[in-house]
Amino acid sequence: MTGEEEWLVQDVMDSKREFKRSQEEQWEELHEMMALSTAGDVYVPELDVKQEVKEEMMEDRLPTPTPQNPPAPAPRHRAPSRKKRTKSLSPALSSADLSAGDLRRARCKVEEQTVVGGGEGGLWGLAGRPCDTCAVDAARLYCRSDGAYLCAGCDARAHGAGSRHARVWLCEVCEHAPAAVTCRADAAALCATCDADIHSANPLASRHERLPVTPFFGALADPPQPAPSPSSAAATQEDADDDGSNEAEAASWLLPEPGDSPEDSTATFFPDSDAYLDLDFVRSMDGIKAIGVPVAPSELDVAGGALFYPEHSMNHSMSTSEVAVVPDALSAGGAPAPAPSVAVVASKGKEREARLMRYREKRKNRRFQKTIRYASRKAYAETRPRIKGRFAKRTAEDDALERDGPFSPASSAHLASDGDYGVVPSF
DNA sequence: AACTCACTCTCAACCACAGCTCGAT
DNA sequence: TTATCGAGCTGTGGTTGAGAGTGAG
Repeated sequence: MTGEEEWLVQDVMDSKREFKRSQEEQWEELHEMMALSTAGDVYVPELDVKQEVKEEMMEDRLPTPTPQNPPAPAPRHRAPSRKKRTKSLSPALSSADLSAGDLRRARCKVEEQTVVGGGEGGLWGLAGRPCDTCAVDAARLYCRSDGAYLCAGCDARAHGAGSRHARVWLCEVCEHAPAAVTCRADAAALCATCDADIHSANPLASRHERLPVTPFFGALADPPQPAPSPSSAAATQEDADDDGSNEAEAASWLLPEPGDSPEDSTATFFPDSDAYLDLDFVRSMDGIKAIGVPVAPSELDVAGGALFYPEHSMNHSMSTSEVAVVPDALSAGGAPAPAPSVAVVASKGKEREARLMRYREKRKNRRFQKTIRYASRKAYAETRPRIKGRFAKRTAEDDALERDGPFSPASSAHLASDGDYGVVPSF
């Protein structure tokens, strides 16, 4: 095997592990999405279609995490005997399966999670910056000329159609800083800090194409939209006569197309296999129209106890920035609120907000590389004797073999005594 | 169209044990 | 309050084989 072949084999193996891990993580994320959906924070139309599946998963999902009822990790599934594998949607989780140790570890993890909210990311999930003028509504944009954060209403009063003040939208993730770049893949305008945080989270995210945000003038413009990249623009232009092999178009699918059929969206919740599962996940979330986030009172229609955005619906980006809120361009221009599936449910308390924040943090910090938490255990596992891949008891001969090497007298005697066994090199 | 068969692909389960956590003393 | 002990549990990787998937007949 040449060096190049070895490299290719290694690359395939790495990709396989990474893919497997990403699938596991996406199940976790799906569980959390389901939890948020049930809580009313996220509306997932596909889950209505797959009601049976949803119910099954909701039976399995973790209890609502609270300090008194922490989220317990999935117990190791140990069948009493080797059971035939079935394509289960998720490992069954129930409190009955949780050992005392599981609960102990869960407590530790809760404590870890409480630490995560600090630093720059601590802004995530918090209410947006208040308008500098009225101090009532949440600021939606930043006027560079005035150096002020303004809500839509105050901006409309301060900046008419002929205004020459350059304004930019606030970062859609932290809602505290002016957007510096727009990411096409995330369909979001991000401040420098969030951009750095999000797009350094994993190699896939780092490939997202970002462009400097362009300020707008005059009357209130449409909410931020991902700037069309030159490559994607070319792809769009060639769509009519292209057979789909265009590289630019291939790159452009990083952003889910809004016209994806519901069938596609549903299917992506249960993909058989896709090396770009993360993007499938993005696509699957295309139908999610809104989440509950702290919003300005003036934008809320509190009739009926539910809170709705009267003028504009909210799309949301689900790539690396997870549940970022992106105003829907289609409805921002004064068009009536679109799909009846749009549902915005306000957060009902700090507990839910905390869950949202944990979810966001988890997505933000996720890594697709296999992480070895205990290098010492890995070292032991690699040196441990095996029989058909399974760990075997370490014998005195094994110790001698490891201590003295394969050509020591002890190991030679051991090999000689095991006449039935040959030495099979492993690679 | 429905079924069978052969083949390939996928991945949960299995194993031992160092080291970690936590309650009891 | 601190230290020690022991029980219980986790995490680690290569291999296996049942079941899923697929294509041909």
